[in-house]
Amino acid sequence: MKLTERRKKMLAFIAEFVEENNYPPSIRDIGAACDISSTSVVKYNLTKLEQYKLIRREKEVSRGLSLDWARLQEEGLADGLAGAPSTHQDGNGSAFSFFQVPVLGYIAAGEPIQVETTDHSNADEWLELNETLYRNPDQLYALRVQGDSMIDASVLDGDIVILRHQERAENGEMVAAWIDTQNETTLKHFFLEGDQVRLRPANPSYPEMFLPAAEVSVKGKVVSVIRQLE
Amino acid sequence: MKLTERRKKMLAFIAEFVEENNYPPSIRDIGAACDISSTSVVKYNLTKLEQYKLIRREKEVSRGLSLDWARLQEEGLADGLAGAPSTHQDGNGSAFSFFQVPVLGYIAAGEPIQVETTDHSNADEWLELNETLYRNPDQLYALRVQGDSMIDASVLDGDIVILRHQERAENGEMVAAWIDTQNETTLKHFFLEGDQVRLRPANPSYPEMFLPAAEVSVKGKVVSVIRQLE
DNA sequence: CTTGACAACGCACAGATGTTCTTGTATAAT
DNA sequence: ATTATACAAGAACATCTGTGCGTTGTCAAG
Repeated sequence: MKLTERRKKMLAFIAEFVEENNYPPSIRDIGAACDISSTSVVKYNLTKLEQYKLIRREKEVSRGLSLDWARLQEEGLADGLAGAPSTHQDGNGSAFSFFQVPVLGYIAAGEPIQVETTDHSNADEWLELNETLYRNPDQLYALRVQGDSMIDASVLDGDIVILRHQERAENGEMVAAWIDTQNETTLKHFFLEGDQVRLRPANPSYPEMFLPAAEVSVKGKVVSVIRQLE
Repeated sequence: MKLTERRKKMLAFIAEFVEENNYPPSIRDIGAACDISSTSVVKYNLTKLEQYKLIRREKEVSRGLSLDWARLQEEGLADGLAGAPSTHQDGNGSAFSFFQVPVLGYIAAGEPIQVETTDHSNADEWLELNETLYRNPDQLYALRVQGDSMIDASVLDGDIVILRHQERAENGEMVAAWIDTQNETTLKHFFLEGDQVRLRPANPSYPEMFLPAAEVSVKGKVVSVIRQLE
């Protein structure tokens, strides 16, 4: 969208003002900041900006205006503005640059343990991550690794693995696999071989598991490993 | 903090109104919502709330008020309120639950490379992390690992290591060590043995380094390892 | 040149909004 | 009983603030 210098300046000022004061500027505030002597000129341009749907305005309400960050970002106008959310924001224009991932519990890297990965309600802990690192954060969840069966893949006991929820996996990927007959989820390398699934630990002292494909369902793929050393 | 029902209701309404409209309510808005017929009563209670530092108010500015989420959370009053930030916020009430750590560049896990860990200005990249995981975030920085000399410590080529800046290290800790004579920083296990420092890689195919303690300075200790698999 | 759309200006006005003053009630302390 | 304090109400006031309208300047199209 093409915007006059003046209107850009107005947007910038509004953003800055809200960032600074937590409430929107009045028409005269804007005028003073943008070297517009007449209130009506401010109103005129505000109306334009509202027509472009870059701002919202409540008639006859003092300071009744707000920026529409979603639109501003669509139009690539959010960059220079103060307090611009990096990617997301809630309905109010408040900036949220992080998201939360539920830590659902422990996952076996030795013996399988029971984990229900689809139920986020009983998450006892939440990890906050940044979306510059991850896409589709709503599909993510985290598990604490228990056991050392993935040690050769450099996943240690106590590490946190972040998984993307998905039902299918490529051969060789590290996945959380639900084993039907045992009511358990385990962390293994995944290989589909005909109608058999091979779940391979990354530690020679643990055995591989061969199971009918029907008895194994992939609960998610490991997309990240985080280790805290202190 | 003990608060009358009326004032709680006012806080709740202000939060809800801001959540809804993106601009604060007027005194009369509040009065209507909280069944207060007189504007002065609203003002009276607002003044009280301001004295408790639960809200901020700009004199003689219409709708010039905002909630102080930090205080509200301190007092345990943020719970029922609309749009409450999950954990932290900056001075303006915007929610920020993360902080940024500079990614200063690459660190050798094979051959040492030059890194100046104290200069944050030339960071080419920033990682955003959450402080529930880390303390003293201002002392943190990150490096991308290059090489596989720490592979036995489960630190792989391409991993990001997060370090806490410190000059001293305990024996056995994984540190970024600056080698004076070579103008280089490297990632190794640290051992002080008399007046000699032993820098041990975690890969048998790389040699240990023995250096006079005077020639080695610790630039930071690894506190976390992050690996992205996709 | 004229015309019309657009941008900009200044001013006056009305409605929106915070402030102040006076009054009244209830409760607790003196 | 008296006083002090917190809470509440209503009305009058001052000012903040958005709106409307007439005017001017620019610029491209007719």
